[in-house]
Order: sequence, then structure tokens, then C-alpha cells
Amino acid sequence: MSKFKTEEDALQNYDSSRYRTPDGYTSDIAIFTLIPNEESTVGSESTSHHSLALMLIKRAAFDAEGEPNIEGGKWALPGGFIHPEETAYEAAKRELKEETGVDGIHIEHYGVYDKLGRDKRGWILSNAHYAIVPEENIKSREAADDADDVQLFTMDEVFALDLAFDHYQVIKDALEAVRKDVFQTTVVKNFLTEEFKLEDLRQVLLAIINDPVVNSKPGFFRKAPRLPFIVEALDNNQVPKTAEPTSTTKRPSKLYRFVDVDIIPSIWR
Amino acid sequence: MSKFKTEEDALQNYDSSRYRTPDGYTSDIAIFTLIPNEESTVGSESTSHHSLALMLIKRAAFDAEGEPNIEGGKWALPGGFIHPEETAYEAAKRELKEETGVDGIHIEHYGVYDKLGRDKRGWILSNAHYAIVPEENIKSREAADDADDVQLFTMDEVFALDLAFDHYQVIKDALEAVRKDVFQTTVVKNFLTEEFKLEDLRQVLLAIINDPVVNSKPGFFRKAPRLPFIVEALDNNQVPKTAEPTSTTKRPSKLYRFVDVDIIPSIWR
DNA sequence: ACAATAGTGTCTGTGAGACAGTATGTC
DNA sequence: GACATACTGTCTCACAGACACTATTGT
Repeated sequence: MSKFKTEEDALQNYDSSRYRTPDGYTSDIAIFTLIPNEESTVGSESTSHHSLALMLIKRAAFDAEGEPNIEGGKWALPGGFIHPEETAYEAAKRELKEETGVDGIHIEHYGVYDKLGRDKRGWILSNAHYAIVPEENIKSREAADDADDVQLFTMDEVFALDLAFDHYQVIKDALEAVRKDVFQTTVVKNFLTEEFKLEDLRQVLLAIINDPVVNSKPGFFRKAPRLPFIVEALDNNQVPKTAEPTSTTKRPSKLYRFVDVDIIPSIWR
Repeated sequence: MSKFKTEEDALQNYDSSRYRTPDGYTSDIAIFTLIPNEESTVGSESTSHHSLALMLIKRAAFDAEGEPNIEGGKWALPGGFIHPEETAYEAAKRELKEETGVDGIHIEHYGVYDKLGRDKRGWILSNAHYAIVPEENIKSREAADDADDVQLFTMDEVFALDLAFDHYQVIKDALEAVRKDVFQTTVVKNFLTEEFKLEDLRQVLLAIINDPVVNSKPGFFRKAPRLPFIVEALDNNQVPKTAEPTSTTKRPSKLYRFVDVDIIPSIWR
């Protein structure tokens, strides 16, 4: 293999020593989820019930040999070096599974960070991804792991932390990417179960974006069922399914699900 | 789980020799422009007047030493190795200037290509960008350069060519990215002059996207001036400017320009 | 006057926005 | 029955879509 490689090098006059190559190729992943807000009193509605949260890891202050760790003690996005046989996207998937134990979750690439100086170890490239993990999946993991070095933060909390590398910017961009995608695609479905109540969908949207249609409850209940990518969930007899009433919710609500049609919202329409 | 720990330890005790690093970091750029269609007869309207075109370079069959060049003879996107002191984005800007002589043009990153095997020389990463260059700027360059190794192709022509590396996919993704951005942002302004006629804007849009509003001429003339990101171009006396009538255009048309407001089209609206 | 391009008027249906009202459950 | 939650009716206004019509120039 390497013989072939040098042969190729000679063939087309490619000499890797003539170009400096990167010192590292990494993949970072911003794992988003929703956490419930503690509600002060039974008070009226109007407050959003959930907050968008991000999973961060605390970098150890010292490594295994007792040497000070790079960016030690700071909070950072989960990530790591990409193996040559995998792509950045596959590496992100692998890291997500290592961190949360979940698989088959929505992951999206949103940025490249390659400015010399962003990592003191050299010319280290990073591909940034975001993932959306339903609440339930992350809960169990957080309990299982050391509460100290893996933690969920609301976005307000995140930006007040001491963050490693250029992760302040990387996280800011992640948030922007998620918001944009929630506006323009149906990614929001990844925060929900397959079948969901309209009010749950509305609460999730309220936690992430600010849109007049979503803010108005009657408006949203009118609009949402007529959207081309949302349909009623039907049982085997083609009868609309309803959720079980709980202690807080009196009347059973209908269940809906997303259908896969790709909509491109247009500024010209 | 313990797997995670050891991996973390390894990461913290970073030793670059323990990880394979990429063999090259490159930046490719898909340079789009519009070329006029030769109109068969004076016939009625209905045909679009322009076609989207892409600038490609023909890779030399042999290098300076007379050795066969890698992917020689095939058409490819302009691109090259990224210097350590620049980012992928800056490299794309530099390459755009080298190829077309133009500077300060809209460039956008749209993809990462890092699958092992895409380049026989090794683990070569590529960041893909697209750029939009107004017709006029590329005309002069094409004439100045060898007509043989730099050429504009319509998109239909491009996909019938023998393309180097994985550039078929890279170009397909570029086209998709441009189309999406034309739908969702005001990038289309980069195909036009600062001040433009509505019919020109409409022709440009027709060449790139298919939208009912744009297809209907009266509909577009009604809608466009009321869009929040388009305003009439006014002269010093606050009087709307008009274009000079030419031989083909009889009545002078008003001039418009884009204003910088960022609109996020929403699927929820 | 005529041709060609650049727009505008008008009609109709659908949908957004506001807000009050009704339906369906629990206690 | 009281109450909370889940919707729905209705009204107004604006805009999308279709298509015919007017306006302004060059020749």
C-alpha cells in the first residue's frame, strides 16, 4: 500500500512534504435536548414548559500521567479524533453513541473550524455537528455517569461557562443552526416521540424559536393540522388516535405524526 | 463504557504520532455564473434567457516532468491545498481570485468530503465552496486564458463530462446548495448588478429555480416590489431611477436594489 | 400607427390574526 | 356543577392566482 502510495506520489509529482498537513482531524458534537422547567406555581399558562439544553463534558484537569491537561477544567463539546477509515459524520455518530448510548439519532454537520491557533497542539481541524436527543434517552445516561464530568446546561448557563478552545463560537453556531433548521425543516420531530400531541409540539417550538404562529395557541391549533407534513395518527380502524388523559390534562388530545415530505420554504412565495 | 475512559485518557495525553493525520487538506470551489441562451427565433417569450453555468478546469494529462498526472485529462473544480496560515474559506477566496481575477465575491461553504479513497494520493480532505460571479467578470477571463483548460459549462453539459475525483457528487451538492440558498436567502443578488430591473431578476430566478410566483410574470411584478428585501433605487432627488431603453427594450424599466435584512422563511408560517 | 416591453386593475378564493365560544373530560 | 384543558366558529382584512387591460417608449 505505501509502496503504491509513493509510486503515485512520484507519478504526479505530488510531494506531501511540500505541503504542511494538518496535525489533527477532529469531530465535535453539540448534543441538544429539552429539559422541563420547574414551574413556580400552578399559575396560568404563558410560560414555556421546556428549555433547550446542551450536553457538555468537563475536561479533566490532569491526564493519566498527572500532567496538566490541555484546556483542563473547562467545559467542552464531546468530540475526538476522526479515524482514517471513517468520515467526520461517522465519527460524530460514534461519539454520540459513546456519550449518550443512543444510536440512529438525527445528526447534522453545520461548521468547519480550522483557524490556526484554535488549538494549541497545532493545526487541528474540527468538523462540528449537532444532534437532537429526546429527553428520555439522556436522562438515564446522566444518572449512570459521573454527574461531575457530564452535565446538561440550559443555553443561558452554557454561555456563562468557561469553555474550552473556540467552543463558545462553535456552540453559538450550533444554536443558530438548530434554530434555522427548526424554522426551515421538520427536525423538530427529533425532540418528540413518533406520535405526539399538538400542544407538546407547540411547547417544544416555543422553547426553541419565536414565531407568531406558534405563540398564538388557537392559531397554532388551526394551522398545524393543515400543514402538509403533519397528519393525524390513525389506529387500525382509521380512527384518529387520542392520548390517555392524565391528572393534569383533562380532555384527551388527538395524536399526530410527521410525514416525510421535503418542503423548501421560499422567500419568493 | 470503560472503552470511553481509555479513549478519553488517550485524547488527553495527546501524542500526534499515535493518530494518523490527514495527508492533505484542500479547498474546492464551484464557480457559478449565468450565460445567455441563444434564442432560436424572435419567437414569443416563455423561454428562459439564461442558463446556470459552472466553471471547470481541465487537469493536465502530464505534469511538468512529463509524468502522467493524477486524474489527468478529466474536468475538475478549481481547488488546491490549503495553507496552514489560512482557513478553508480563505483558501477558497484565494483560489477564486487566481482563477477568475475577481475578489470580494460571495463565497459559501457547503460541504465536507473526507471519505478515504476519494483521492488515490491518500487521506485527502476537501472543503467545498460555491461562488457566484456576475457574467461580465468571467467573460474577460475566459478570453484571456487558454480556452482549452478553463471553460464554462451549462449544468446539463457538466453532468455529461468525465469528472475527476468525486467531483460529480461535489457538483451535484453545489447545485443543490445554490438552489436552496436562492429559495431561502437573497444570494441571487450576486448574479445581478447592484441596481437591476425586475425582469432581469425574474430571468435569473427562472434559470435557477422553479417557483409559481416567479413563473407568472404579472404575479412576480406585483409581488417583488413589495418584498421586504427589495426597494426601488432612488436618485439624489428621491425620484425612482429607470434604466435606459435599449434596442430590444422599449419602455424604460424601474431599477431596484436589495436591502440587507435577513429573512428566515419558516415552514410554520 | 404599430410593435414590443413594462407594468396595473380587478375579481375571487383562501388563509392569517384576533378573540370568543364550545366540547370533553376529572373532581 | 365547577373547572381545566382541548379544541372550533366567526369575523375581518390581506394577499395569492388568474387574466385582461393600460402605459411608455422606439421605429
